[in-house]
Amino acid sequence: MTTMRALPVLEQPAAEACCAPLAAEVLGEADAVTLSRQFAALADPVRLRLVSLLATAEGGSVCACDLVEPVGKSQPTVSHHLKVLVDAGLATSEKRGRNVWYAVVPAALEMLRSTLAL
Amino acid sequence: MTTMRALPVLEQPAAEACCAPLAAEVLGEADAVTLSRQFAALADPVRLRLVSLLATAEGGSVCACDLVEPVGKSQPTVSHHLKVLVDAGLATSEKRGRNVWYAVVPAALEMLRSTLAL
DNA sequence: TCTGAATATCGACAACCGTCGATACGTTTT
DNA sequence: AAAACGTATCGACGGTTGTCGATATTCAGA
Repeated sequence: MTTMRALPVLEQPAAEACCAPLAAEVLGEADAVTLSRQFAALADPVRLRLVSLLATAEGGSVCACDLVEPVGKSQPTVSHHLKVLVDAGLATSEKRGRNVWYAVVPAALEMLRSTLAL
Repeated sequence: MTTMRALPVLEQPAAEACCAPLAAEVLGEADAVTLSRQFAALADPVRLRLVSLLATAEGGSVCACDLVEPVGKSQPTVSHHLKVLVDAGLATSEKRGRNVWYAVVPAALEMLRSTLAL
């Protein structure tokens, strides 16, 4: 019997549509907080490299075990950064066997991208 | 006697071209640091609103005196955030009379935007 | 030259963040 | 059942960041 997984997948706190381009109208207080959280997730060299590793991966997803060495940090640290990315809605995680596979959320990056439009 | 100031204007550290899209190739260590600094400048609600205020301004630039009230923080705090934006290369400052006018650097935002391309 | 206004800097404080080693948890393999 | 593996969590430490009040600095106008 294959282990039924009808996971609620742990709330999807982010990935909301958020806001218009910064140049379109003055950003409201609430939207500013939401947006800043997403940018904060990208405001670290390790996380940027992780996103890049995920984004360039064949098949779109990468085992966490293949992320520790290229990033050059300890396993707990990498795990921490991956969690930050997932919490920010920029990445997703899926458990396969005893590994966890991570992938970027293209829509989230695209959304961030749109806010920087002039 | 007026105290001579022939300041070197404090280096212009940022605004460099930096890097290819995150999805194009794996981001190098050095580029990751550079990029993360720019995103860090956007990783604060107050600074995002400042950028938005600058970007939506008629004429493209705004007097610092007109930024304090809309942002709802103290004058020193706003001054601090503006400095962060300038240091990151996302904004410029120009002194006119006894005021200082700030403006966004479109090329910098556009560059950041390009790194998020899929 | 003095006064007032606009901006930046300083010093301090609390909160947050990145990092690691140790450890706990869950899964596969033997 | 036990051992081994992959991942997440915990606790701690040092460094950074946002914020403010007080103060310094620069300039315009009287």
